[in-house]
Amino acid sequence: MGTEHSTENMTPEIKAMYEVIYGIDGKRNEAREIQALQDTIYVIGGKWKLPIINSICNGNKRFREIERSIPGITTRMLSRELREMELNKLITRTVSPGPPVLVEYASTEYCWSFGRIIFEMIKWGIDHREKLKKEQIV
Amino acid sequence: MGTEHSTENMTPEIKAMYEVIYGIDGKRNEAREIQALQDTIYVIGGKWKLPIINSICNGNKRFREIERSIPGITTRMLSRELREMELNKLITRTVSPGPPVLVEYASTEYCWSFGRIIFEMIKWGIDHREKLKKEQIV
DNA sequence: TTTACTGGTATACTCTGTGATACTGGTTAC
DNA sequence: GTAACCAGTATCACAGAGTATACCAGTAAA
Repeated sequence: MGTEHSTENMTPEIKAMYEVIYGIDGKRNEAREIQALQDTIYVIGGKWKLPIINSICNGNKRFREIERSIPGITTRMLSRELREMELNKLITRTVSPGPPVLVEYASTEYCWSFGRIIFEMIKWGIDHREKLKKEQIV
Repeated sequence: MGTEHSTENMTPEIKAMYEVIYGIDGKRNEAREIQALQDTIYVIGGKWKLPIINSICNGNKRFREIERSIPGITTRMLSRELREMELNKLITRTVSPGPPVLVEYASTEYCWSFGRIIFEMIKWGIDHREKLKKEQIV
């Protein structure tokens, strides 16, 4: 094993994707890829960050609104994650002094950089369910 | 909030992506999207599954080979995850009776279905590092 | 003979992400 | 007046993800 990938077992589709990163003749670097992957997992790891990002990017602004849009999340987890994501500049939190006091969350540009990852994961999830459904019929 | 998304704050690029799922005039369904996202997170959640999939899909076959390719993983975690992934048909495990006994892991077709997700995450990680580097210079 | 490789297992431990439940202070609707 | 909404906080508790370290049987090279 070296640091270069074999491309023999890659589908043409996947092969074409990696040319985006490396160029057509660019050699892939396994160590760098694994590190990038681990970086990303570190940032968006856990059960809730991506669902929350998706919810806010889709226009949900209010705490309870976001909470209701994500099945299974508790107020505690949502509160914690929102605070952390605000620190990391993923979202903004705006309080308009009432009464009644209103809090609004909004996505930053940085937050949108996860759009493609989220999209691919949604797509995988939908395909996965359809696959299971078909297998049950057969 | 309804079940339909506002598309006003989507970039044209992201908008175009979702047409892949819904068709040009198809209405998006937030609940379904969140569920799909949570399904996917459930399957590939944790620190190690995606790095392992990536390693095997890149042609690493031997236990120690995979282990060395993933910084920070322990034999115990790798062993556990490999067993689970074999049960879930993500990989195959072939023992060729020696001596010496050789074990080879290989990716299944199902395993490759995560290719796009992994690619987008690698891309995000690389972009992220470059962004940090630039900010340090400035 | 010693070292180092292979493919793991065993044991013990930490730790934190996550869950369950309750509660607060204020506002608004019935 | 009481019920329900808002935006959370406080406490307690736990499973299980993940870590650390040692160890095993077998093979092979120096």
